[in-house]
Amino acid sequence: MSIKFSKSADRRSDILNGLADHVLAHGLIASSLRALAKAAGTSDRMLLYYFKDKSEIIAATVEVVAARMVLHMNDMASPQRLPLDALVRHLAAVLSDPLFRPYMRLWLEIAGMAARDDPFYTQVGEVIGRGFLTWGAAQIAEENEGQHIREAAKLLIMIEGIVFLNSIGLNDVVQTAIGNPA
Amino acid sequence: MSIKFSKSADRRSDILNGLADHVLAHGLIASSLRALAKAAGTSDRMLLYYFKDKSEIIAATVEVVAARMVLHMNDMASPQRLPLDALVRHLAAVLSDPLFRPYMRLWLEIAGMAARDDPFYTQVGEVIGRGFLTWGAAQIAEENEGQHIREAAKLLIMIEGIVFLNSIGLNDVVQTAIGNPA
DNA sequence: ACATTAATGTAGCGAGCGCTACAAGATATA
DNA sequence: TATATCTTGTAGCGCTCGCTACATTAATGT
Repeated sequence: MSIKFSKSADRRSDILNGLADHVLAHGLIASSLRALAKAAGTSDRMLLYYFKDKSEIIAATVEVVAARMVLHMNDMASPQRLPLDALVRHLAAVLSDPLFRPYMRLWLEIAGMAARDDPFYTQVGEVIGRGFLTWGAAQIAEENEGQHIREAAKLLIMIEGIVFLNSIGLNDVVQTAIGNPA
Repeated sequence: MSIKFSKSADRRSDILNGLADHVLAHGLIASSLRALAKAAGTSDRMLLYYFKDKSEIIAATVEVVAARMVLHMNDMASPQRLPLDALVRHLAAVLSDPLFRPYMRLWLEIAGMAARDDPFYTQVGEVIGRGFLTWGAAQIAEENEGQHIREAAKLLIMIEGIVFLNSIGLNDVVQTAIGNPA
């Protein structure tokens, strides 16, 4: 008569996966407790049973999303280190892949909330951003150490700029900038 | 008849200036009708008397903000055209000026809303972004035309990337990338 | 078997949201 | 002065929000 549910820790992580799906698909602004609960197949009441309050729900969900993205990024790392220009082109192509679009949209949404001085999102943004920086640095072919650090920083700037422009519909500008040299 | 019309037009533009102040200071998310009305020294009731609905209020306000920023940008244009690298450094410094921070925060907030497929903010973002592109192109010293277009696009990418990183607290990364060469 | 705790449903509170109905003062026009 | 129109205040509607109180059922330990 009763459906057999997983144990509570499993249940919680099942819920979190549903929350991550929803947030990736619909964004934070569409993530009321009631909407999240429905996406996770539970009730708002139960979300607040498993989590202290909404900010804890969002924090845990963003963590899950970030973990997923790390997996995807490792999947798509180029087999060998590339010079900066080639790497930018490679990453620009990858980030416009449908698989990554939801992450990029969420990423921009987080940055937007960090932009007004929301301390929570500022910190989330900084942690993820520095993760990108480290990951990117490992992809760049450059011997000189000082120059290597500088190029990693430039890479991050350009990647974030590309994400930004794509989100406001200026994909053509991105192509103009990084398309194959004439 | 035209007299009373222009009086109410003045009142409307007074209100719009107050709205622009508020939106720049506190962002769109803190801009409920009641909060906006208070900032403009009127009531929510009157806002909906002068404007059809909230989206019209926001559209008109963003227009005012954009017009103000154009003025500031013209003030701060460098006296002569610069090569790309120098221009990026110049603009990065200018955009972190306290005068421009509110614009950049709002700009990122708009991009964040465009990132989920909000058609209104996507269009606002595209118009403003292309304005930036044109403005930036006029600042770049580069003879070859094809190269000039490409450099303008690169400039826009880097500027938006810098705005992005600044907003999530990665100012140091920006400095690493564009600081004076060692 | 019984007691305890864990898990979940139901219902709703208080606040804020965009927006509107209604009436009344202010002003212009006849 | 009388009337019509422009402008504004008061009040509140219907909704969603995060969150909670209370009750009940399911599982577990003794």
